[in-house]
Amino acid sequence: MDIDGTLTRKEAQYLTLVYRKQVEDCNRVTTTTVSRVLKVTPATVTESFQKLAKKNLVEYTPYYGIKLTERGTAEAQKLLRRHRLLETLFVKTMNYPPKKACNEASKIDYYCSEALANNICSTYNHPVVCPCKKEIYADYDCKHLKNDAVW
Amino acid sequence: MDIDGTLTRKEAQYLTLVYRKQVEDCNRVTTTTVSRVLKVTPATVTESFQKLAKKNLVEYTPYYGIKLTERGTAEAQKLLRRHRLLETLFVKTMNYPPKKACNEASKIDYYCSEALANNICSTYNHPVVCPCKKEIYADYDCKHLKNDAVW
DNA sequence: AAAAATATTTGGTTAAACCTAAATTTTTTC
DNA sequence: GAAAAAATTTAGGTTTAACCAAATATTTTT
Repeated sequence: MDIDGTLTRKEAQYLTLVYRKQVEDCNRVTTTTVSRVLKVTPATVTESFQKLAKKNLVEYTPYYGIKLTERGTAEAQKLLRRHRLLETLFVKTMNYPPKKACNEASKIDYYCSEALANNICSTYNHPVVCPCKKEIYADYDCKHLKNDAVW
Repeated sequence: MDIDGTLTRKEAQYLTLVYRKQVEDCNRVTTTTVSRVLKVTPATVTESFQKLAKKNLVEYTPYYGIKLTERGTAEAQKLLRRHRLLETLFVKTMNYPPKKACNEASKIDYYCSEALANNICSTYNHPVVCPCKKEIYADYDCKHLKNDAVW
């Protein structure tokens, strides 16, 4: 309905999965691949791709494939940034092993606000990688502007 | 359907609201009160009370009122414990003001695991109150047993 | 080019969370 | 204590998300 509306949790999950496979792992993203990872039928994946396309996050050509748009890429990076900053928080404050930190982060990353992510980021001096060494995408506002999210 | 099934996010919200009004504030909980706080119609509140009753979390007598069961009380305390431990984490690590910490915690508390709550609890030496001085309900396992959630 | 594999479309289901309007029960007021 | 007002519940919806199976369409392999 709303062309550029916000993402649901599942849509966010599909989007970041596509991003990681496509951009970080340089693999082709097929309907079947995604359906196996998320344990849903291929039909469900197709439906999800269509929804992401309607929101201008991917370009979707039936039978051919899916490609992230600029907005889709930015959105995925934002989501992964939040995830990886949460991992960082858990490791730094409570000595979580990276894998456990990742599991915990996965449960809440979608619900975590940008402001919280930025505050974690500032607190730990804008880390460039998460505990498992994956990139934490820089956020201009967080790095360069005064962080007044807290006060 | 499932009599003792898990809570949805909204159900958790209704339950903790009832708990706070009834147990912490010693107020009578009416359909209208809840409907005003959550900005839904009274009919929706009734429906929610019925669902909580089906899951044995409250005793619900139509037109008369609602009363938390032992299970309902325990469940509400668990949820509030998680919320307040998250608040604690944000204040201790990032110097959040309590009110902001509360807002952030509200977004994620339902999705946060028991294990994470326990780890925060252990890390900060089992605090008995949250930053806004509300009770953090004790958890026997967390306080007395060796905490092996991390390793 | 036929068969096999992959992907999409069609036409559903289920569950959560809400609503309005009508009916019921309780409470208030005269 | 009966009538009116207020509160609550019931009945009968809607919407949206997320899934599915079966049929159809397309692409790839043999």
